[in-house]
Amino acid sequence: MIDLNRQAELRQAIELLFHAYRAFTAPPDRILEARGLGRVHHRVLYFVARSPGTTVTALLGVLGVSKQALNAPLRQLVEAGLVNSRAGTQDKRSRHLSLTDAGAALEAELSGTQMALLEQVFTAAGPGAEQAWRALMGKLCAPG
Amino acid sequence: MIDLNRQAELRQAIELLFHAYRAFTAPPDRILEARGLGRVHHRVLYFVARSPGTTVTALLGVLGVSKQALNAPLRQLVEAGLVNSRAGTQDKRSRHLSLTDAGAALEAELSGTQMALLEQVFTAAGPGAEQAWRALMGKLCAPG
DNA sequence: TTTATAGGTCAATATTATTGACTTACATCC
DNA sequence: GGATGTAAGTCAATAATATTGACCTATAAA
Repeated sequence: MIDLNRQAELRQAIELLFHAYRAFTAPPDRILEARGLGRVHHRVLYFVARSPGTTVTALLGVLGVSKQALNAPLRQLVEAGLVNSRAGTQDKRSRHLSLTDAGAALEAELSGTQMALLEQVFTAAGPGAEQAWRALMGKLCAPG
Repeated sequence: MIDLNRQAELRQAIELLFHAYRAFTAPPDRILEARGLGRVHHRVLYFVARSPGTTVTALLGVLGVSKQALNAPLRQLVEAGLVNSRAGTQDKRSRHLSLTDAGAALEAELSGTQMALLEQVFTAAGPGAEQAWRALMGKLCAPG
């Protein structure tokens, strides 16, 4: 009896997480789609923003895709003037990736919608709830 | 200055949500992959479990895919003995979907890993934190 | 100078989705 | 009862996106 109730609560929590994540990813997806960009482009923008000067090989490792799969989206981003690809000074074989101003602006827009959403929700919930939420999500990442 | 700090906190929250969601979906993905099943199969199992007797058309609406895209995965699930597809008694054109015992067992296994993870995390965090988490995730689904 | 590495490309293939056109079976309406 | 509509399923063509494998250039390092 009690267990079934708890099970129902946990199922609700599953749905909550699913829908919250969808609501969270929908705004960036819409912005990207309007530019003809997809998830791969987003991930590239994201990682290059957080690791300016990173190389193509490093990006391949982080994204876990093949060189051929990365090539097309990355070229599109460079051609669209969103990402800089400069040969290295020490090792001229490597290409160092960074965001252009336009790329940084787009990345800020994408992250910005998500930060605004979180800020709104955190503000409504109060600082204690935010702390509890962070602790819980952290445990979810590294349970045990 | 203060704003930049807050921005960094919100960026952390973005990463937290991303990684928590990945940790949350990884175990079912592994179980499904071992059976040669993908996300579509999972979603079918999920919705059929929650709406036993639902029809193909209803499922198409919920999943938001084309009839042709659903056909192959659904047929695989039926052939694998995980989903029942019975003609309706009132309207014999329609097929009513439900899980077989094996299908229900698999669905329980998939949901079970997620419920166990949530229960573990909720228990560690305490009931107050769980309540705060639920409220916050609910607001994320329907902000405003 | 040989060998290894970073990046890039071409080709073939696989998966998974799409739309459109069509068929079968059945229901419903007049 | 006959026209029309609907549920399900299928065939074909197409598109997007991924894969592996082979190969190339340029450059670095042993």
